[in-house]
Amino acid sequence: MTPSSQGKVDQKENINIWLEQINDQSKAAVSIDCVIFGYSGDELYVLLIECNMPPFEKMKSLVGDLVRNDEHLKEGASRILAERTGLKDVYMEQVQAFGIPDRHPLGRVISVVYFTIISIHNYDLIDLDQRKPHWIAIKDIDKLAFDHKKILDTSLATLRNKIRNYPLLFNALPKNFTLIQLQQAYENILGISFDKRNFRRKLNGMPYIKFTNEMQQDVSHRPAKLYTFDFEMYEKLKEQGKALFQL
Amino acid sequence: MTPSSQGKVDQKENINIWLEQINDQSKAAVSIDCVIFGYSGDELYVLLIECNMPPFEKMKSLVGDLVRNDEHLKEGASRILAERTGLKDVYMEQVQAFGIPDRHPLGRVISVVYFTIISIHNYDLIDLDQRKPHWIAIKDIDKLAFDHKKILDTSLATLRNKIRNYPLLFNALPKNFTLIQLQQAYENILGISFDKRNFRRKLNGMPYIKFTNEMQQDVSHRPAKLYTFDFEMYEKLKEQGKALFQL
DNA sequence: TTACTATGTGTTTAAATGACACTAAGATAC
DNA sequence: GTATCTTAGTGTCATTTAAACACATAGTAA
Repeated sequence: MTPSSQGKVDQKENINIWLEQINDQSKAAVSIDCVIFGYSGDELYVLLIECNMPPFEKMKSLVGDLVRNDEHLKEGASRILAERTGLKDVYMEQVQAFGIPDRHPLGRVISVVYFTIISIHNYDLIDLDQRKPHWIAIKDIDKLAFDHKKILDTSLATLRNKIRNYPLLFNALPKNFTLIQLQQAYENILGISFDKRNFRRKLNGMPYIKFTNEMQQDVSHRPAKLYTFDFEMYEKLKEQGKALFQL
Repeated sequence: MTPSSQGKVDQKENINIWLEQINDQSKAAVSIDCVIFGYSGDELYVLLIECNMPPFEKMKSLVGDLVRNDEHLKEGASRILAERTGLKDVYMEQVQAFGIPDRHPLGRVISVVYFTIISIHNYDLIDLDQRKPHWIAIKDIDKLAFDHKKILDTSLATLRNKIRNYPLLFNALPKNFTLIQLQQAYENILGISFDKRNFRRKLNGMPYIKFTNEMQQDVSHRPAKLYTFDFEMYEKLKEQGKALFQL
């Protein structure tokens, strides 16, 4: 019997029902899964680990673990990512919670999913718990443990949506980048192509994308200009309602 | 000790750790909160109930309850909404999960939040469990029980974002509506105003917004044309990538 | 028939977008 | 040192979209 099917109950009784429920049937394990997209300069990857739980022993899974009782979900995501892969200081955003009842073989586990995108060159993976964290190209993934393929698909849609409206992708590029690197990153991740001149016209119109006065080095052709994204300036303009990033 | 701090463990041991954890410290109560926005024709409301849990006895809260062990989150949202308010057949979408550790006085409760917007005239509220469900104007809310004010604010941002990109708001209008009703709904909810002629030009350009051949009745002035939103046509065009709803 | 009230309509200007092809700068090979 | 190779970088025109703006219209009520 649930509190909501009780009819009129006095307050103390109601709380007792709550307490009983919280201690009993309505408790669920809560896990966090991190969908860490990695960009290499020409392809989109996602960070996976080996799954060691039947019946998924030979499959790969997202980076996840149970959340602790006393931690914020976002902090849990950071902790779990660090414990399993050595990645630190990675800013993640929540995608959503996934909770179909049979998604986990050991019982009900509700998963709260966080995602981000980083450059695979800026971070070293450390196998802290023998789960072999590694980057796998998105295009090579067709099955994952649990419902992680569905989680990945949803997160990828979220990623694609976000990078068109927020300057998220700059975290996945070198600090100084060329406009062609930037264009290709968008093209590779969105799966569409942009007109070079129109793309550059739009980006050059954004004051927070700044030429660094430096040029590409060690290339056997005309070196490209290096630009950088001024996050501070962007945030300031955005507060004033004067910066709308759109691609 | 968590699985991730174990170092090399064999598979069976690993699973035992998981089982132990799932049965012990890492279980949390999971609740669902429904943010049901209601539009009256001139103002935005949200559906609240009386909170009967200390220390929030005299405050109002969102419509929520604990999720059951065997139900999908979305189905749980529908069940809880129906049990507490009598509302049925209300399509909701997930906002996100909220999980700061001290958000609930009885211990850790992670809340998965769903939202929608409906017309307050299309539904009758039934007080099935003495929690007095009722509509409160958004502008009159400054405090709510638990962290529900924060949840409401986040959900309102999600609502405002969604209605500009998806035809969600038509669910909150009469089946047949005038363009002025539609424009005012957008203005009231977004808090901005649109130019009447530009707004109508844009809406008239959407083939799935159809004139019904009917006119407003019983008004003491020139009657307005009644339009309807053809969801079927919209979905069909959208599949073909040929319908982008944007306001 | 006059007044009242909310509905409905078009044009002009500016800004953003889309399409499109050649020159420029440096490295390398001869 | 000249020619060749490779990728970087640039401008214009046509089209579409957005913004600004004021008066005639259809019905009701006096």
